Amino acid sequence: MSDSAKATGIKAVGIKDVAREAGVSVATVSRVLSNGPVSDALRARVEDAVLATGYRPNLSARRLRSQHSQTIGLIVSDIRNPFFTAVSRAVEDAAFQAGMRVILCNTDENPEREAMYLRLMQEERVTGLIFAPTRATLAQLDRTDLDFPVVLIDRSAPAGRFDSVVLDNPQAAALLVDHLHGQGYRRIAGLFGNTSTTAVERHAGYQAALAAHGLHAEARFVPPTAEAAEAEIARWLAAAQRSGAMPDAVMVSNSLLLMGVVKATRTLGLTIPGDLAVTGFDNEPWTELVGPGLTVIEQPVHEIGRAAMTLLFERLDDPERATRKVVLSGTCVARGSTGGVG
Amino acid sequence: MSDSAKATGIKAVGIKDVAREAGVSVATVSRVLSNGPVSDALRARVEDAVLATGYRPNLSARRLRSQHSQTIGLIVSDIRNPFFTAVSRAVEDAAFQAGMRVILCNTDENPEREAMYLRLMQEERVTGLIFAPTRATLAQLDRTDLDFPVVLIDRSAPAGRFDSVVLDNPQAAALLVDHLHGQGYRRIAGLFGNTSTTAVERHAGYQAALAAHGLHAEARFVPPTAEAAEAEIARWLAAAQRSGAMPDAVMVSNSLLLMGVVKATRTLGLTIPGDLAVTGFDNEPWTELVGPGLTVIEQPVHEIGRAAMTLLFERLDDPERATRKVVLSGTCVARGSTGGVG
DNA sequence: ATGAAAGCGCTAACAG
DNA sequence: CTGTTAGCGCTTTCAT
Repeated sequence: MSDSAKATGIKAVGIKDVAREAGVSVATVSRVLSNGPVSDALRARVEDAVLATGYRPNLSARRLRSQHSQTIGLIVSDIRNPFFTAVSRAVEDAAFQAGMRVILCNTDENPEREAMYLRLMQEERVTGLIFAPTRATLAQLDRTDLDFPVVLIDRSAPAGRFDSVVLDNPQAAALLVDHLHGQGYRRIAGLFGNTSTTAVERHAGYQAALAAHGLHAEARFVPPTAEAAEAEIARWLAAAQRSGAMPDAVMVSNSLLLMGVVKATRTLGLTIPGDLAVTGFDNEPWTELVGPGLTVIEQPVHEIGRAAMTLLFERLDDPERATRKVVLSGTCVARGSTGGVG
Repeated sequence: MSDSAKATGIKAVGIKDVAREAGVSVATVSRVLSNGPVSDALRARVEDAVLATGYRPNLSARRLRSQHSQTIGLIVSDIRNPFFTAVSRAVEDAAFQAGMRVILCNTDENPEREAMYLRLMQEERVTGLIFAPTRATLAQLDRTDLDFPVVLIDRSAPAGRFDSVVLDNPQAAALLVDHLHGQGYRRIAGLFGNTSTTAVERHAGYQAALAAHGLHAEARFVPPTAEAAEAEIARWLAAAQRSGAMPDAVMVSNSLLLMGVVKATRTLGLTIPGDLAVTGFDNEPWTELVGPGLTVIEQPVHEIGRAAMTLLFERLDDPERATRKVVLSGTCVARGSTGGVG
């Protein structure tokens, strides 16, 4: 049927063709398609006609007419970041389950791309947006007005205009510091990314926890790449070794940096945790396999995605309700990389 | 403006409002929007009106009227699989660059979900589809007729009905076997996934290469999860140890299985490569950090994504041209996990 | 170069 | 329960 259609250039079948085939009105066909009130007899005839004609509804037409896109936007920095990979999977599962589609966009933390994708979201008339913005865009967002609700993830809102879901970063960082302290470590260095609010918060938690233990904080900030972390930590440790002020542990603010640090220990010939305890964020599968296993904070990635979707649906349900900020806790997965001093 | 619109419930601005504001016809506005032939004077007036009204085109309406969706579908098994993560990023970059949007779907290798998403693709009237199907769906695909071109990735086409881009899997597997052989290994076990054509091809290459070296192949097939691989390899090695027929190396058909194997060696207390050399596919960042570094095949992931998009565009350009199969080569990244016997 | 008018395929009143 | 009809917002002839 559609084979011959293709060959002969006959136009695609529409609801009209189905109606003719079934001997009913287009309205009846539409009702069958949307499970409206139709007698069993007609319903059966229509369903047969749908099969016979190979009819497929045209979603563009449906969206135009019904005025809702059944589409949610998801804007992240880079889908290759395992955190966003997992979140996006959760978002997509929840969306498809609710009969919605997802438009995924990667910004590379570039404000121009963020602006462009924000525009796209408007043109798509998305039902809602889940967004991990840069600090710059976050500020602008407050002055922009969008025609759809936005849920912020990973990055926290400045004011309270948007719903958001974030990890309790200070608490998570403190968890790591406390764990290290409990294992007997006292000279705890910190390495943090220099672009995100996330790193800022983790640094704050790190500092506070160290202070609580009466310990001295020694933190550095680097661009969020494994290479930068590797170079910085190598330089740092070499200098520390010479001055006899080696840290006995280092905590790192994300998994990219963590990889860099592990690489550096190899290059320098340091053993983990003998020469240096190592710990960081994100319980990716491979962290279990590296060295004696890496102690890390596990983020509830799937919950974060789900929570964002829930927040979005609740907001759609009641546009007037107060803004919410869902703060999820991380857990410390202790492994050999912080095995203890001595 | 749209703030008050929201508050007062005034409808969103459309092309008509812009036309009125600019004192021109809707056709002229449309032409300005699509860079059609319009006098500079009117063009300027329209552009001002667009800014003044805060107009955003409605893509659903545009798509309905113009009969092309500017949308490409991407159906993969799981975006969390690093291979697909990387490919999807490449596809999305190429798509957005061409002014197209991407619908990403995860099937979990479930034929029912594949069928459902294939249906969705039709309803979205996608311009084209990039698809990594299961064997089951691949077979069906030949009998289905779609209204859009399909480019297969990762999984190879049976007949020649679809364009496709794949890794040269037999060659890559042979590369690994040859490397192991060169390092002095002679009892080379193989562990393969049992769902994809990919694993079948890699198994074929493995077998052929072993035969060429006059060696005996001993392969097993497991569900594509780290857990299955871990359990199977543990059982296998335990039995082999008892019977005194331990392999001295094992090659694995994907990175998920590879993780399982590494875990098993830890549980069993085997050293890599002393007790067992280990090698597999996909040069993920962490493979460098595990044990003495894992020898792996590196796939040109970004090229695969780009090539798929190129194939798709060329097909759209000329629907009649002969089907193409782009076969990309992997490279062997040698590391300590295949350090050599003795 | 510009405008008037005819739909794209569908849903949603409104009648009956 | 069923059919008729009027658009959703836009692009695209076809005139001018």
